[in-house]
Parts: sequence; structure tokens; C-alpha cells
Amino acid sequence: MLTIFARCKVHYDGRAKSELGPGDRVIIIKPDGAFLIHQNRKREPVNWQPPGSFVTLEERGDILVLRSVRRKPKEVLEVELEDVYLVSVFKAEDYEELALTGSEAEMAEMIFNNPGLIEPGFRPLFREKDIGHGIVDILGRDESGNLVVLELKRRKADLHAVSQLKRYVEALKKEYGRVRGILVAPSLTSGAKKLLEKEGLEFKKVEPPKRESSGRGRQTTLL
Amino acid sequence: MLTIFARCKVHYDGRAKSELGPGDRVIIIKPDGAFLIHQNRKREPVNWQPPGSFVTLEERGDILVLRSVRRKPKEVLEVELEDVYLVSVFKAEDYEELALTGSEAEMAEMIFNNPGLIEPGFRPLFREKDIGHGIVDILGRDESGNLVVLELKRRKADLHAVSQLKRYVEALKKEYGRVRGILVAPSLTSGAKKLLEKEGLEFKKVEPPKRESSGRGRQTTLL
DNA sequence: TTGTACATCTCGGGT
DNA sequence: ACCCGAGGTGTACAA
Repeated sequence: MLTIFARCKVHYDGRAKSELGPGDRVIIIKPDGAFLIHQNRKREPVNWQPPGSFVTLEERGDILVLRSVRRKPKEVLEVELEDVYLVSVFKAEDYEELALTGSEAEMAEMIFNNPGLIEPGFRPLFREKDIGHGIVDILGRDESGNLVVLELKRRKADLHAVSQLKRYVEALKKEYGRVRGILVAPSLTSGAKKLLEKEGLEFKKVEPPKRESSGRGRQTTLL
Repeated sequence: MLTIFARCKVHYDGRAKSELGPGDRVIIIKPDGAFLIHQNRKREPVNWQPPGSFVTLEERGDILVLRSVRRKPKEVLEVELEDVYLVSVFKAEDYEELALTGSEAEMAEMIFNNPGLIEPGFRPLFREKDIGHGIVDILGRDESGNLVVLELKRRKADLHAVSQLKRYVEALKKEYGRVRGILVAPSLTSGAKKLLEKEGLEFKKVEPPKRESSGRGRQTTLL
């Protein structure tokens, strides 16, 4: 990993196009081609290039230019280095992966293992089921045999989530008769609640579970 | 800005929860509280804390622990520093903001200035119009006086975009009679095209414009 | 490669 | 503070 503290200008052209006037920034170049330019505020890099990009350094007239190119989509990032304060190389050895818990995937697991969390008699049948117009989180049947679509959200569900659920329900209605749609989330925005009710869809409050340790990322190696 | 090269372990608990075993990482702490931990691959930090978080350094037994806390939502990030290779401080002076062009906002401007890009006789009336169940990009009327909803996408439109458009059209249908919905984007995914046709919605191919220089971020100062 | 949806999404704008 | 939607979203996963 290469880290540079420098005063620089930045030019980007690709999916969009941007210019950034002179200022001090932290530049990080990773061995996989990821290229980050950070200003002194915000979590997000002001400019970047994704992994898989190729970096070159050229001398253009009197100043150094760092250039990172991505093919497909074609994107070019150029950094005019006006003043370089520090360059450091870090051979970072890292064989660990993040183990994260509290994801939507874990909510789904939990519901499969304990369908009563949704309602008595609920039977989950499919997970990540590709119906014609999208992929349903969980597809199952209720006590009365009605088809039930669950849309899971790990955090407060919004209008987008309701639209998603509605799309699935309507796609299945065409083929099967009555289809229930249940939004499964810790809470709802006000607008989501309104739309959900208008559309005759349902809500079941469920919190994403947090495991004790080790999510799916890295298993505790016992070898 | 504080940059640290270190071998460390990371523990996070907040909206979700994660553990990261020992390895070499680059840590960046910004004056606004943003806290980034980067592994040697990918554009995204493996762990982070958003701006507004508060960082402390404590000695826990024999090892140093960097701790960043965010209130609301309560989130705690702890970095156990097992081996510190480099610590650098960078007083980054930066008064520039990114000027970006090719955004959806610029597509909207372009269409307002030249409504014929949609179709002859189209008249835009509102922009970012809050109808009951969401916010419409552009609301207007066609040659025949029908209400028209435009949903703009700066890149290939997907199922989500179609659902969004459909939600707006249906919300307006209740009040007004026939309402047309047009998805305005450079292209469509296969699924989006299928759903769009099924729902009787329309598509108009439009590319986001790229200005010559300076988007809306920073105007070229002539003073 | 394309499509689809999640994300500790982040961020800005509005109310 | 909440709501809503954009983003050069990035990322993983499946077809």
C-alpha cells in the first residue's frame, strides 16, 4: 500500500466527470488497484478508482501526475501533484476477513429456523427465490395455505421497501390467487406505514439478531 | 489528519456488530471525527466510524486501544494496536470542493430547458414534487394535457427505478385520471424493460449531460 | 458479463 | 430529528 500526503489537483472523467482544485489530501493506492483520495472531512473519498484499475506515474512538463485508468467502464483519474509532503510504502500482511453479524441474511436464517417469529403456522419454502420480476427474500405459506412473501429489512423500512414488496406480491398474484405480503423489519418510516396500509400489505416487527461472535465472514478456525 | 500503519484487531458494535482478527491496516482519523480502517484491498474501509464520532486513546493492560464512539445511534469502534509501524500527522489545508458534472440534477435541468428532449409538446411543471407517497423527479403535462411523471436515472435503470415510477403514477392516478409514467435514462436492464411494458409505462433514452467544466459544486470564481 | 439487491451504506436536502 | 432519494455508489452472488 502506497500512502501519499500531497497538495494536488484532481481530474476525473468516466461515468461522470469532476474537477477538484488545489488542496492538501491523503492518497492511498492499494495493490489491487483501488485508489483513494481523501480530504480532511467525511467518510467518503472525494475521488477514487475501484479495484482493478491501473496506476502510472508520469512527469508532465514540470509536475508529477499520478494517473489511474479503469477499463470497462472507461474511467480516468489524474492527480497533479503540486507538492508532495510524504510518501510511505506499507507492506501490509493481512489474512483476516471481517466477521459481521446483524445482517439481513442472518434475519432470514433466524426466520427459517423459527418461523413462528412471523406468525403461528407460517411455513417458509424458498429463500432468495427468483420470481419473474425480482428476487423474493422468503417465500412461504401461512396456516390457511395462502402464499406469503416476506421482505426483510435489517433497519427501519422505507417507501422503497414497500414498493419492492408490492412488486413481488403483484408478480405472484398473476399466477397464484391471493398472495399476502409481509414487511419484516425493526420499524417503519411514517410514509412506509401509510403506503403499506393503502396497499393491504402487512408488517411484522423483527430485529436483526446479533450472534455472540463470528458471523459468516470468518469461521473460528479450529485447525 | 492522523494516519497510522499498524497491526491491530478491530471490534465494532452498533447498528451491526463485527470482529476482525489481527492484521496490518491503515487507519485514518479525520478532524471531523471520521475514522477509517483500510485493509490492503477494496475501495471500502473494512471498519469505520462516520463524521461526528469522538476518538480516545487508552492503555488497556499492556496494549494501546483506539476507541471511537458515536452517539445516536450508539456505536463503538475499538482498535487494539498490537504493533504500530508508523504514526503521521498531516495538517491538511483544503478549501476546495468537488465540482461534478453528469448528475441526475443536471439531467433535470437539461429537460427543463429543453422539454422537447422528452417528446414534442411536453411541458414540465414541477421538479422534486412531493406527492403523497414519495417525491417525483419531474411532473408535467403532455400535448394532450395528460399528467406525466418523469423518473430520471443517470445510469442504466433497473427494477427499482420502475417500481419507483409505478408508485408515483399510482399515487397520482387516485386523484387525477389517466397519468403517464416515463422512465428517462440512458438504458434499461432486461428486467426493467419487461416490467415497464407489463405496467404500461414508457421509456425515453436520455444521457446525462457533461458540462465543460465546473458542475454545481464550485463555480469558477471570477472575483 | 449482466442482473439484482444489500449496506454499520454515506450524503444532502427538505420539513 | 425524521423522511426521502441519489450515488462515478461499492460489493457479493447468481444466472
